[in-house]
Amino acid sequence: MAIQDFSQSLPMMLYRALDEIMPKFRCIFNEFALTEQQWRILRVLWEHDKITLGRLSDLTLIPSPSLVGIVDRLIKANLIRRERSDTDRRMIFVVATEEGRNLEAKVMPRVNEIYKEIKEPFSMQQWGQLIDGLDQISHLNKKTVTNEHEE
Amino acid sequence: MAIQDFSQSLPMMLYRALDEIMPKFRCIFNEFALTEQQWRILRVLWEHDKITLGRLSDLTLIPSPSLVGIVDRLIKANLIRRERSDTDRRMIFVVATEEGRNLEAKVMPRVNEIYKEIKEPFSMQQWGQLIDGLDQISHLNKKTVTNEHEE
DNA sequence: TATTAATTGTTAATATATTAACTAATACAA
DNA sequence: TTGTATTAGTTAATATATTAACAATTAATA
Repeated sequence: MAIQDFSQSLPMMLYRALDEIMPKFRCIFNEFALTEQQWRILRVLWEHDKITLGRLSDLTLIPSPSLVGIVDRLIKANLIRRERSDTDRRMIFVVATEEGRNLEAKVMPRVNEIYKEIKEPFSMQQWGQLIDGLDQISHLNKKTVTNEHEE
Repeated sequence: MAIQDFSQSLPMMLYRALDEIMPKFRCIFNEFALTEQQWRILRVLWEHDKITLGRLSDLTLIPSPSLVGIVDRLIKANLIRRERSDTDRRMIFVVATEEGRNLEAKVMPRVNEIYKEIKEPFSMQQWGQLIDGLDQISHLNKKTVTNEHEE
């Protein structure tokens, strides 16, 4: 049980991994005048064509107070719009505009290249172990989950 | 090669892992009126009793423009101080005050508890694979490194 | 040695994170 | 039905991240 080296602590390892890979993605986002968070929201809207702010917050991991402003800016950019629910007037749905939907075909191929580039040096087994480990971390306070990762 | 699910993408897995574990730590930091970034700086200063801002930025992963303000606030809290280098007047050293050094004994035990709690459900092999995977990610554009992780 | 280039920090502008408090709408129970 | 609790979203205050531009200093070179 050696003295815990800060740079080898799990949080710093996670942050360092993100620091390594995210600039590659942000580079692409910037070409389309998107921030990383704006990208996340669009990315989710391409999979769910109507979603409440609460669920959007869960799926993007963007805290709801931040979401307010980010959504405002995406609306100003004409990429999404708000829609208040009729059945429960507390809820607000977010929907991608046509312009927002059109971005998918332009951005996703570029992003997928990066995914591939990152994954390439890993063996399939290594990658699976990494993903499983991360998944276990993010379910620490929940039940133990058996995670199948499809390729 | 299934359709890439956003929530299973590496970036989101990393963010989710951090979202799971960091609140546990921040809880402790708050008790000592520290932010996470302030904590990181102190943590590094406990391992290096004198360090330049540039190197501090590298070790804490805090971008230098952010570092300026964070260091200011730590100085105001009387936990660290600045010291301009005599040999190269561009460089600025940061040093922990006695009050700053004294925090280590109070905070570290609490933090180590959390580390232990996080690590506990993992087998030693699982943990090693996770750390190795993360290390490989954060060295993608560098040489391939063989990483020994001491326990 | 005078110029140019590189390094170290800083400032500025904008976007996002964190925490707490707050509003409006709905659910619920006495 | 009234009072209370809960839920969904927002606002506010402060701290940090991102990107670009900038100042001061030192290094490199013609």
